[in-house]
Amino acid sequence: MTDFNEYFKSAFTVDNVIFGFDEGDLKVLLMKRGEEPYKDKFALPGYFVNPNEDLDAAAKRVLEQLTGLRNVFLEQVKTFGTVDRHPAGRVITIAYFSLIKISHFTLQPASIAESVQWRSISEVRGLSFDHDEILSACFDRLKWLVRTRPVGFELLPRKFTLTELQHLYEAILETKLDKRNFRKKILSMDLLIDLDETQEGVAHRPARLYQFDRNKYEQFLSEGFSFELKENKKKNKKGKEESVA
Amino acid sequence: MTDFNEYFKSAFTVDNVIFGFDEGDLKVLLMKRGEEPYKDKFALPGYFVNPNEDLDAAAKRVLEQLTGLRNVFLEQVKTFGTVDRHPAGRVITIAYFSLIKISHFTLQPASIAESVQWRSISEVRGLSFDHDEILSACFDRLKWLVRTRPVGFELLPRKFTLTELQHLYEAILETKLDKRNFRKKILSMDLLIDLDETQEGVAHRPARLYQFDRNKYEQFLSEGFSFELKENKKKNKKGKEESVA
DNA sequence: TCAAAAGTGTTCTTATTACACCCATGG
DNA sequence: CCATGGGTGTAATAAGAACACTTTTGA
Repeated sequence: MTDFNEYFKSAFTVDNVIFGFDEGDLKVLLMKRGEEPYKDKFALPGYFVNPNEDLDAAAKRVLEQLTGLRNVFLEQVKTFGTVDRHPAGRVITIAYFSLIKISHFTLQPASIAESVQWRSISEVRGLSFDHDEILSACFDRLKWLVRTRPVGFELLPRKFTLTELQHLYEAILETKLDKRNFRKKILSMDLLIDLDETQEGVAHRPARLYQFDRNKYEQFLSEGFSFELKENKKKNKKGKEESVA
Repeated sequence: MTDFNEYFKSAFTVDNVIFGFDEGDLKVLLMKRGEEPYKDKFALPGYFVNPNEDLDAAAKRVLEQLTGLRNVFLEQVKTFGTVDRHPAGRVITIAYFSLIKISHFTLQPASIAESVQWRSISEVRGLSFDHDEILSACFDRLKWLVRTRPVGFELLPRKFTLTELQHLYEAILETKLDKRNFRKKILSMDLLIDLDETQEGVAHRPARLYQFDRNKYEQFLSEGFSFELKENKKKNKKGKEESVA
């Protein structure tokens, strides 16, 4: 009979890609490591899962300890477990990503403020461990999710303008969108509440403010509605070579 | 300083949802457990990941030991890790799914043939551990994947008819499709090789045989082509109540 | 009065849907 | 000659893409 004890010598961690949106830019929260391995290099926030803790709970804990936020969008993405990914032994990590409103965010323990940074996703590279790969997997997932479910709103303040929403989509999808078509599409879904308010203190015509109507979305969902923004399709080629007489 | 040793007392397994397609029906390969816990109940094939083994390698190993097949479509889906999911201790499992051509499959060790079964996905329930939940997550992923990438062919013999392909999609998506529209769409992608052969020994007009053109697909991919079958959209409702004067 | 971003419709093109009959084969 | 599934096209509708000017505000 196999000695199962040999298998009970591993550990697992959760790593959390925390996305935020600010100044028209998609950002990720990173921590500078205080200890070896990878001391003084940046890494995704993460920690060991406690022996009596569910995976999702561990991811929530990591997020809350760092940001003070609860009830935040959080989803498991993928598990990374190559044999040599961690110098301390066999450690696999379950990657999560979360979406937070950067405006709601204040660093919790002032002591670590120094070592925590928002960084534009386009500038991040050279992270510790296999975190570049993890970030990339989570970003891919976000790209897919944002076209499939109305999660973009998690990254915006409660009240936002259509232009802000469009910029958010452009940042995530890394593409430009047509203003009129974007508005038409979003408004036709009938998921936004027009607050009948406008921006204040801007040096141009102030924009109307909207709010995501979560109740209506839940109701539409239950009626079989599916949120969908098309992928910008590059032309599917079409030329057929008939090879048979 | 934390005692990290406390964390190195866990184990992980891989579980593999192996899909096959036969007689117009989507099937899953299950094993009857020979030992406690859950003795004599059915479970997904899976096993502990060895200390020096990558996760993907473990999933491949489990698949190959059972089916003798290599170079098979295999993808990680999700990790399940509630604290009490395994009676032997803290064991999280990384779920994979694979797609195999059932016609290529012969059970490897005859000794275990008794305990291995293909079961229609619609009939499977009451699996060991949290395997019902795992199966359901993998099936959802397959539904998504089959509309997004040309993976259906992994489940069919090399040569197949368009009707077989349609039945496969219908089984996976759990819906009926229109014959003419389905054919038009599939053929317009120009990813099938018309073999200019027909079925033999059928008691009706024999159908043409086709083969998936993997090379062309790779080429199209690199040109930005994206495989896509639409979800059957239930009507998005549209009625707007204007709440503002 | 200028700069800056907000806001707004129409036309064209492409993709999706709905739908019914004749054909080829084996028994 | 009959039963069985194979194979085919068109018209209507819906969704997406392209595109430019006027409006409102603060400075």
